[in-house]
Amino acid sequence: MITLRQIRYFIAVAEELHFSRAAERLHMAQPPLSQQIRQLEQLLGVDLFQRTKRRVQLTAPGQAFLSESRLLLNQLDQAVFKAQQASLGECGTLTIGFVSSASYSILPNLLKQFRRAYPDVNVILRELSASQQSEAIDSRSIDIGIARSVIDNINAELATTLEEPLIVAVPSGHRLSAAKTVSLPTLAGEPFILFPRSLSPGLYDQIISLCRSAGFSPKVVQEAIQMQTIIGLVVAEFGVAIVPESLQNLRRAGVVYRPLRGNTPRTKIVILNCKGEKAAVVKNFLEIVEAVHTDGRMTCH
Amino acid sequence: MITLRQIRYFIAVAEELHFSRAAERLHMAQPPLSQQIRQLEQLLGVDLFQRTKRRVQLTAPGQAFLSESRLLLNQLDQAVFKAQQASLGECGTLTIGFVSSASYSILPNLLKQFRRAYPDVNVILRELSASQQSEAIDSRSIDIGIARSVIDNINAELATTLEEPLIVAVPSGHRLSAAKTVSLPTLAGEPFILFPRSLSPGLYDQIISLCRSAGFSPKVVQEAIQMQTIIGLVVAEFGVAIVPESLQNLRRAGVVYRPLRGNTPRTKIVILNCKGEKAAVVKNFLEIVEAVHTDGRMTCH
DNA sequence: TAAAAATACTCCATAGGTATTTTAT
DNA sequence: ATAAAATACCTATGGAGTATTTTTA
Repeated sequence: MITLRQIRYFIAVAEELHFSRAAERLHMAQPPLSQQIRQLEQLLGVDLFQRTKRRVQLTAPGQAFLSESRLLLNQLDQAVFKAQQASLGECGTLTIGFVSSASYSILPNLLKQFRRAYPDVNVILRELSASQQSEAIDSRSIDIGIARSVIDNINAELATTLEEPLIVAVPSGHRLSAAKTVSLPTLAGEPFILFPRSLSPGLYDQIISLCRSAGFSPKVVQEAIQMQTIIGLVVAEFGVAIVPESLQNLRRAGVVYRPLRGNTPRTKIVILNCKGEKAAVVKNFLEIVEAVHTDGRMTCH
Repeated sequence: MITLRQIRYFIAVAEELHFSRAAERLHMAQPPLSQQIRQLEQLLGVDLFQRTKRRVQLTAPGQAFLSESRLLLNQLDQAVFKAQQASLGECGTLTIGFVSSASYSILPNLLKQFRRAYPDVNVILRELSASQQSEAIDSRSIDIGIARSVIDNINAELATTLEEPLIVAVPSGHRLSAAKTVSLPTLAGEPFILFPRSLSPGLYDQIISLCRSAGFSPKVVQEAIQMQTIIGLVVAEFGVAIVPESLQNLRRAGVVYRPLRGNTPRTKIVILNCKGEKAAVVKNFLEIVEAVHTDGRMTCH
């Protein structure tokens, strides 16, 4: 069986065209070098050198083998380099699942920062509900999840990255759009548009209990699974919606956003990843999350 | 130092994702396989496998290393293949020196046959005089020479490949062009165009002695180093020329070729190559020469 | 508890060293 | 006669085997 050592020895002899000098360069004695080359020639079934007239010369097959051997060593270096780069998280693939509301808040900035730091990582994005993300973490079909509910999954590790106030989205002509802020009790009797609870239990339950504590039960007239749809329904005057503050980034004619008055409840975005995960790409992404998080706080204060 | 064995072992484990099964496939025990993989991981400074939860999985760097390792083994196969192909003379380079007159006789057919048999060999052609070819053989700057003189060179090996009669080239309007054949004595007094003796002593001396034996000494009016030029001078009515029969392939208005009458002298084309040469490309070329030679004889009869 | 990988050790194949011979100039 | 490669022989590293322990589901 051919060995890399034989290849390295061969290249040395081919470059020196002198067994003794090549042996010196390889920090070894000449006889074992001759042996290894002979062995290589036998394995190939081909004479690589012409050992005549007091000088060593490459044969035609020797020349062919030399150039291919150089490519071989390059390929080896390449293999080592790629593995090490991957272990630093400098290349490879990162699959991220996210709830639609995240794409109006933290996701764009996160992706921007991550892409800047690790341009060679291939990022795959999948819009998934919180529960789908939980399953996807279990089956390893995503590396990172971005959701709003605190998911109960023994395989997952959670980290809160963004807290933001809830605000109200009302149609432009609505009576509440006149006020600068909205108090919760004034929403009693208003038709509400919500996520289906199954898709986002965290946010759903938070809004319901919020209304309860203000002394009423919200009248849910419509459910929608995408943030765009919810806002679309508000524009169509189906009702009002309580949404994360970052939804203001989704500007649209026919809808206005108003802060809630008083002790405003906050919603959290959580990042989940597989417990005990040690892939460097994931670690690197979590570091970026952390950096953006503290950075975001700083700019808030 | 990384070894090819470690690479092969790694691929087996990466494909089986099971050390014991991989060991079985490699016809070896499991412990040394584990050791070799560990060693490889240490050399790379990278974890290739995740040995947790009762099952072995590739890490991200492991995946990167796997695909690069496959390329590495491909490259090894390629190197072996190229060397063996070269040893069969199926690829590589063949440099041929030839005298200009050869390009009207045997050379085109030789090249055609050789190209057909060995399409991957890169043929380099150099027009050289016989003496230049002799030097080029010494310095190994050509592999094959094609000349008309029997060159005295201890480093070279000679083989005659083509004998052809000499004929006379005369201007179209010339008195001799009327006859179907030309007898040598009728050329006495005619102005002659010849190669310089220095470039082609074989042919030169042959023509001179031919005239002597016919009872006259040729009156050389012009020397020219290329066959085209000689014929051009005949067209320009500078004189007549005695040339190899194959020159008839160089048809041109203003010149006619006439056979010599009687016991026609013949000129030889010799192939020369470096004595003791054992490069397969050269051997293969000489085989083609031999084949074309015997073939040519057969078609003559 | 069972299955699989890691560890501990032993052995031997072979890479590499030293001394010498052969070969070619 | 000399320089360089090949040959002969010896040593020792390290790869592979057997037996055993550790680990996890």
